[in-house]
Amino acid sequence: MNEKPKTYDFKEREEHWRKFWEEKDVYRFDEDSKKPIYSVDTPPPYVSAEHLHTGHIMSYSQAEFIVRFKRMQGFNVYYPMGFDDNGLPTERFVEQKYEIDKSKITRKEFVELCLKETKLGSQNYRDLWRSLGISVDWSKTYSTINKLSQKIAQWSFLDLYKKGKIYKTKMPTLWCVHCQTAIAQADLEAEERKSKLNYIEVEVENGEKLTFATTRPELLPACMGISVHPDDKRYKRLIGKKAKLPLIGREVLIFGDETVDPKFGTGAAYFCSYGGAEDIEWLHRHPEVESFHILGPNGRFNELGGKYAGLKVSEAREKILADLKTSGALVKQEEIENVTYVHERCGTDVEYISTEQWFIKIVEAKDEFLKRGKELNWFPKKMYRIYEDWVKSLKWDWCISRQRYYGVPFPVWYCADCREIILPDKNDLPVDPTADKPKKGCLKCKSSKIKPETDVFDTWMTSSLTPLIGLRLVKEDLWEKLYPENLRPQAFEIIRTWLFYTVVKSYYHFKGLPFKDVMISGHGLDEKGRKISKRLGNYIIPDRIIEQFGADALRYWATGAKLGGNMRWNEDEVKKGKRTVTKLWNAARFVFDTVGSAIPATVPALEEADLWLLHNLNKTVHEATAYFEAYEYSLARNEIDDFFWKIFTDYYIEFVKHRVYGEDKKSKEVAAYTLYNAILTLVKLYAPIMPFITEEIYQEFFKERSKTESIHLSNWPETVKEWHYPEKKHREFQKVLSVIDAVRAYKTQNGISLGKEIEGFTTNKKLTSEEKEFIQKTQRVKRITCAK
RNA sequence: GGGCGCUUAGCUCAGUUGGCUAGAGCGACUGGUUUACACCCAGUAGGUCAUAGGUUCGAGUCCUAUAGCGCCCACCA
Repeated sequence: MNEKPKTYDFKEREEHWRKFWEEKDVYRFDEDSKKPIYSVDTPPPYVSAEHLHTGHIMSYSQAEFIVRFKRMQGFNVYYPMGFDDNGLPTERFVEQKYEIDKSKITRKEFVELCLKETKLGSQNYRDLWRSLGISVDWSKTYSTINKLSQKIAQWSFLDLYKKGKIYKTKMPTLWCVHCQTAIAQADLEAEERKSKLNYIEVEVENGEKLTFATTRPELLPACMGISVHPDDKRYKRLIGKKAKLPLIGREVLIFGDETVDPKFGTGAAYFCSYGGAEDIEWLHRHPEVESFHILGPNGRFNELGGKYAGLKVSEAREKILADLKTSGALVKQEEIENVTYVHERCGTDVEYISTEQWFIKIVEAKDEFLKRGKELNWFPKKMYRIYEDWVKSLKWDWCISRQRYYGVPFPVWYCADCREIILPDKNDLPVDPTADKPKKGCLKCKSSKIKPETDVFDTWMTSSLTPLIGLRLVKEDLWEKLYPENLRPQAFEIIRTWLFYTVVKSYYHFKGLPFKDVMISGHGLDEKGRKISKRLGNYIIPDRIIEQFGADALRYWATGAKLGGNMRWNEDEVKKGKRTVTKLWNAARFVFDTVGSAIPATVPALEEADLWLLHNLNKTVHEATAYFEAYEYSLARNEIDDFFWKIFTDYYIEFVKHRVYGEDKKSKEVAAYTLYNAILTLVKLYAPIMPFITEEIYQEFFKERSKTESIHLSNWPETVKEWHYPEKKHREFQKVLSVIDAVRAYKTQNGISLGKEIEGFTTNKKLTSEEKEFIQKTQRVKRITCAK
């Protein structure tokens, strides 16, 4: 036997096992295996270096507990890793980091910076996942900007275009004036704000005055008309008449419109191009109104804004309100709470600007998406509600074009002469239309004058294809087996984006589901229960924690919240994890130092205490397995902890010490059998949660008797028939335990060390002579007496 | 405005189909060098399970209202 180290140096040992797993390729997906496959659609994290915090640790660990469990259950686990690096999040990150002035940098230079940051960022993640012990197959990685992802995203575009699910049109769309791009409904965030409701008076052609109320007075120059409810007695007679706008002087018509709520404000509303969705709808209902737009893509009023041209929205608001006040048209202002939509990436107020964009039809198929969503297995179940609410509230088709640089380009050219759309052959993908030329010119007019589409895809256009991208990393005959995938783990905030869009794609491309089970994790919160955010600066740096307590300890913390629940940061829980690591190590060492060479190969005749222990072990295995199956890793951990701390170490190890150090060879052998199996099973049960210490113990003590290279490739424990202990006997043993507790309490309360032998102890429980003997030996009491 | 969730010991949280004399860890206090472990062990104190009703032989657990907190959703300009 080689000499065993006295203490477990987690820093040195964890690094040792990281290297070991890499060298032995323990987590490699075996493409030739006959075992059943378990595939995971791993969330590709956004690459931006400052972002890593304990929230990420929590959600990735939680998914990984399940993955490791499945691997030990005998599945051929496919667990790739992606990095989401294209799109706005990265652009914003780069802009901020380098304080970029977009007018002073070329598109090419900018993209190069993005690529550089992307590389740095993904390396950061990689390092963190590695130190955490995330068991992905690192030979199966992708990034959402790489060639493969571009190819699949562009293929998706072509396929959906062919199927009539994609269209291009000019219409008012959600627009971010800061990022200067169109965005999608899913990119919106609602913000409740206090603002002012402004009452503005106009002059009607018959000489009457009419007052309407608005929160967006700055759009006055773009007012297209005023509406009142057609049955509103106060205003009925004004319908069809003209009103003169203050400051502007232009005349607009007064309409009857049932959507106007007579109870809000004055019961009269003005409609502009565009203050919001209701304005757009209003204009749809009134095609006779010739609309024009005063807001440019940069968020400033254009020349149609008259004297307000060149002003930003907020500046114009102030100016116009001041002018209205001076002119007397602003008759009243009142405080109001309303909801404003901002772009979730930058917090800028969203505007509606009429531009030409590409869309995927999603509104028309809401019912289908609801049905598909219901077919998924949601863990926890209630998360389906978020999906359902979202799909039901869909109002706009998915705008997939972004007027940005760093993204997957549209595989589209236009004929400069006849404006026909020219698409590449799918075998030529990926293409960059700004650099590549279509093989043939325009098929319609034969012109060879070509203009490229310069927009790039919304980042979700690519991310929604991760199940497809993932399977392309393995050989082709496995593709069918990997789709749909078994598991999609993800956070709840991106149900409306990542999850929903993936379902959309899968349905439109294949009429199927992209995965079977969905595992939704909650938020990581700071120790005060607040969301972790840049603004609060309340990040906990995972590297520091791993350095200080070890990866196992940090992972242990991640078991603390039930699936889907938010979890506070709590360093005490990490410490508890570390204590568990130490305790496991010591318990294992005890077993092997004392009985390591005395373990019988077959099941011996078990004594009462052994049966009691093994029976409890059976129960623990049974329950922990069921919990893991149900994605309830936290309840599984509770079960395992209880068994380990309370039953195994606090009682059983104390029970067998006299046997282990005693002369009775037979009895020692039976104890050895029990201890060996208990430790081996425990270590396996803990393996998904704490892969390092369990590997250490496995390699140190069990490797010789086992053929598998790593504990993580060994079999998940099962219950053992021979360990069954009738419930009645189990109850009798509880009686013995209660006497033991009484002895312990007696000693403690009298300041006597538990190790010191006492002369006698009297109990009112009835005990057999074997039971008495057991208590006497294990608790160091010379004589137990039963009171009448 | 609609929906969902939470409210259990000083703190962080378990409590699965109603049976608990309500649990754990941390913290507090007391005692202890048990031939694994002081990163430990034993013990003590501490809760009318947010509030008010109801169903039931029995409710932390089910129902109804109320309050506080959190989240998701929502075009009332």
